[in-house]
Amino acid sequence: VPDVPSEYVEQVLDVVDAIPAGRVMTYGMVSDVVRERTGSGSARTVGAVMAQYGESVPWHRVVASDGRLPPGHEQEATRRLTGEGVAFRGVKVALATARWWPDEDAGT
DNA sequence: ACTATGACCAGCG
DNA sequence: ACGCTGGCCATAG
Repeated sequence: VPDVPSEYVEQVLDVVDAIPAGRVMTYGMVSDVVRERTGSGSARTVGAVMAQYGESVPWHRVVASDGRLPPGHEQEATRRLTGEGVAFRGVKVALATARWWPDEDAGT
């Protein structure tokens, strides 16, 4: 971990850290939320940040837009998500039920 | 300043 | 469902 992460990195980690157990967000969704706050970034950039600093947050709760898990960490991610009760459809996460958006915290 | 490289994504065949 | 293409934008050399 670098001495002083850029503001962007902090924002990304902050959003990921807020994802509740048993739910997931896609890189694109995280990107959108962070973009609202910092005005910059993209899904791809979020992926780059996760690859570097993901170890400090629940990285397994961030998946690709089609439910695929992060390359090289499929096994570990599947194990953790399954343990949290996330539903799968084959090797992919069942996004229809697991997808989470920060607004859900506000009310139902 | 420029080029190359990604834990991405939507569109198209 | 699968592979390719073009767009995306911060990082690294």
